[in-house]
Parts: sequence; C-alpha cells; structure tokens
Amino acid sequence: MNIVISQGSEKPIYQQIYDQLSAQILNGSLQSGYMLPPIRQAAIALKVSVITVKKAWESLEREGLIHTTVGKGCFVADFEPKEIKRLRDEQIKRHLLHDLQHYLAMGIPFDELVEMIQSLKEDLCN
Amino acid sequence: MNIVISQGSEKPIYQQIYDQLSAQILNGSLQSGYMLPPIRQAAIALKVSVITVKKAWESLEREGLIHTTVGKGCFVADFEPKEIKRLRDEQIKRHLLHDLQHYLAMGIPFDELVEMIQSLKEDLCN
Amino acid sequence: MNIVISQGSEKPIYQQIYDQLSAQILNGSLQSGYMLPPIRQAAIALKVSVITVKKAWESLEREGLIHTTVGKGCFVADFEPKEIKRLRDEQIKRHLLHDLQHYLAMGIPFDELVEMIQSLKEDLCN
Amino acid sequence: MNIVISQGSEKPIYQQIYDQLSAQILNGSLQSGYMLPPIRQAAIALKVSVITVKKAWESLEREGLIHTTVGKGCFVADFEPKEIKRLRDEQIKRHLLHDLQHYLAMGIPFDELVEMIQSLKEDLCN
DNA sequence: GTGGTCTAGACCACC
DNA sequence: GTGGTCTAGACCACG
Repeated sequence: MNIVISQGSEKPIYQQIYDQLSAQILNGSLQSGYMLPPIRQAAIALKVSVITVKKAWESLEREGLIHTTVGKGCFVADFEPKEIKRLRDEQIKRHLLHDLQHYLAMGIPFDELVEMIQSLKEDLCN
Repeated sequence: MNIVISQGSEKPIYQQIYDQLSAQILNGSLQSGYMLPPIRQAAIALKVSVITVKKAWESLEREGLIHTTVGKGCFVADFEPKEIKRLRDEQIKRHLLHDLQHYLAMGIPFDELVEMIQSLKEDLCN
Repeated sequence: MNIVISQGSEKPIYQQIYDQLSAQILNGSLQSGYMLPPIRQAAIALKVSVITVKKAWESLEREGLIHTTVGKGCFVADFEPKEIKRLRDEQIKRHLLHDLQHYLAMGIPFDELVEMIQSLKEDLCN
Repeated sequence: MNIVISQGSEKPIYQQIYDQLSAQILNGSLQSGYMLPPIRQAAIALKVSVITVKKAWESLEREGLIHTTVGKGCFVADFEPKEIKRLRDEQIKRHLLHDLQHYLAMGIPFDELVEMIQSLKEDLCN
C-alpha cells in the first residue's frame, strides 16, 4: 500500500485515501485479490484516525472496488482486465463531462481548449 | 443576472454564485461597468441570505473581477478584451493542470485521454 | 481649488476632499482669506453630491481651518505663518505616533525603521 | 493569545483582531505551528461573535499567515526566520510609502519629517 | 471536539 | 437608496 497524505489539503483525508486506492485499483497496480492491511494497522501507518481509514474503506466497498469478509479482511474485488478498463473509462468520462462543461461556460471555444490541453502534455508527463 | 442555484449540491451556495458570475464576466456576457443587483435584491431573487450573496461578491472583488463602492453598488471591473482573455486562459490552465493529473493517475495514457475528450465534443457543444 | 477624487477608493469621498483641502491649507497653497467655491458649484465641478461637499466643508469648519459666513461664503481662516506650521506639525506628530507604534509592534527595531524610511526618500521625492 | 479589542473604534473588530495577530506572528511572539484557540472559545474570551473571529482568521489564512484544518484547528504557518523578516519588512514598506506620502502632501520637508521621527524615539521606546 | 455554511435581523456609514 | 459590520443561533462535515 502506497499512500501519501497531505494534512493541510482542502481535500478531506478519507477522500485522499479513497482517491489514491481507487486510482491504484483502476490502473492495475493493486490487483484482484490483494488484501488491504487491517484498518488499525493502516491507521497507524498513515498516522490518521481509525475512523478516517474506515470511511475510506467504506467508500471503496460502496463503489464495488473492494469487498470485506468479516474476520478475514478486505480484498480488492475480482475484475477482468476488460471490465477494469471499462470502469475506469466510465468514471473518467463522467468527470470529464462535468469539468469540460465548466471550462466551456467560461467562453473558451472547444478547439482552443483541446489545443491548450495538448500544450500541457509536457508539464503533465514528467 | 442569470444564476441557477442547486440547494442540495456539495458545492457551497456562495461558491456556486461566484463560479457562475465569474464565468459570465470572463466569457463577456457581463461587461465592464455593468452594475450587479444590490445584494439585498439579489438575495431575494435567489432566495438565499444576504450574507451568502455578500460572500460571493467579496470573492469576486478579491479576484479583481468587480469593485464595490459603498452607497453606490457593485460594478464589473474595467477590463481590456485582451486582459480578460488572459485571465480566463490562466484560470482554465490552472484548473486543467489539476484535473488532468487526476485522470492520468488513474492510468489512462495521455493520448487516449485526448481522444476521449474529442469524442465528447458532440455531447458538449449542444 | 485643485482636488482629485478617486471614485473606487476605500476612503470616503467627503474625506478625500477634506484631506486634500486640509493639506493645501496647512502647506500654504490655500492662503488665509481665500474664498472656497459655493458648495453647489463645487459639487458640479467634482461630480459628486452636494451633501458630500457639505460634509467635507463641515469637517474643515469643525477643525477651525475655514469659517462660514451665511450669505457670503466659506473662507480659509486667518492664520499667522507660525501658527499654521504649529498646527501642521502637531497634526503630523499625532498621526506619526500612532503609525510608528503600529510598525514597532511588528517587531522592527526603531533604528531599522528609520533606515527604511531614509531608503524610501528617492521613491517619495519624485 | 493576547488581544485587546476597542469596541468604539473606527476600525472594525475583525480587523483589530487581524492586525494584532498578524503583528504577533510577524514579530515572532506566535511561532510556527502554534495552535490558535478554537474560534468559539476565542469568541467567548474576546466577547465578540464567532463570526467576527472567523472573519479575522480568514484574513490571516488568505495572507498565508495561518492554515486551517477542519476538525483539527488553526495553526500558525511554517516560516523560516528569513521569510518572516522579509514578509514583515515588505508589509511595513508598503504602509510606510502610503503614510509618508500623506505627510509630505501637508508640506513638511522630508528631512524635517525624519527629524520629527527621531525626536519621537523616547516616547515610542518606553 | 474541530471548522464550514447558512439563516434572520439589527444598526451604521456613505451618497 | 447603497454596502459594511455585528449579533445569535442552527445544522453539517471532518477526525
């Protein structure tokens, strides 16, 4: 488990954990069947409250990304490679639609927006 | 003034107001010198508290998008068309950088992301 | 009468007028016996409300810098050159004491503050 | 926390609080990492509304002097000693420039003004 | 426990 | 008429 928490962030801690685990599951670095550490242990490792970790785990379970077995632990759900890509693209598309609408409302033409994105490639891929 | 408020949104009301007015100023539909409605009148029209409107107006003033004169009202700041485009692009770039990083962290390759954006053009430009 | 009004300033308009006339009387550019323009005329010239001008005139009279004769007009009060200098220095000293205390409270040593002031001479005397 | 509020002052209460805390951070009496009292507790201690305290805290955060974490509290931001001195001098210089212009407009020569300041040293350093 | 948001209603300064 | 400040009190999110 590889998570970085920014204490002073605007984003709630539980959501930072959720976002990073969710991304790691969707990009394949956490594979199906992987067992997440027990919440108490994770809480100590991340230096946050148990409640906070619990909240992140719950969000992941609600989204179907992990499943919990009482007495055994939490495991990354079973996905076929195809399904995982579908899930990821679906989620990205949903957010993209929302974000892009915001930008277009500011009066920037669609094509100019795409150009701007292309121009950011260097900054992003480092 | 053309503002829609979503009461149940995660976004605070004052920020919804700020976002929409800010977008309208930056896309040119509210032009320099335009007088915003008095805060009390706006509050009634939007069915929110005066203070909520005030908070949105304050953010706009802090960003230099409007200026306030006690006893007279609040007015859209003077901008040269060039200046306004610069401000808009700057703001979009800042947000884009943040959003795109989020998507890339999910494991989607940059070029695939751009393709996906292109494919959304129809949905967005209606 | 030589007054510049900044509409968007934080300072109330009536006080801008007061400050500038007061300074001009204390620095000698408006001499004893000079007749101020009638308030209605001044209001038109400055493009502000008559009430605003009246308020500034009243402040000046309260401070003893001008005196009003009904039906004749407002005149700069009689001062001996010595008295005018005394008035000016007194007023400056009063404000200085207040301002400098503020700076010292920020932890800057007195001597360093004086140095800083000296270093601003060029910026100020242009 | 050591704050004195003057209820009848021309200065808004929230700004009095801001000014004093800002000065205390910049002069080093409130050090990096110090936790400000909870806004509700501060409100009781200062005998003002919670909102008034909040407004002051917000200004401090906007200036980067403190940072806030929901559920934890407000803390004095991390500064290197050098940075803090730079911030302080910058702020003092900005205000000095404004104040001194005001005095010079009253017709006092620059050198005479400096003399006057020197003569106030005793009054100020007690 | 912490801060964040929103409300209604009051009084003041400015124009 | 305008905005600026302050109040008391409520409900929610976070840890």
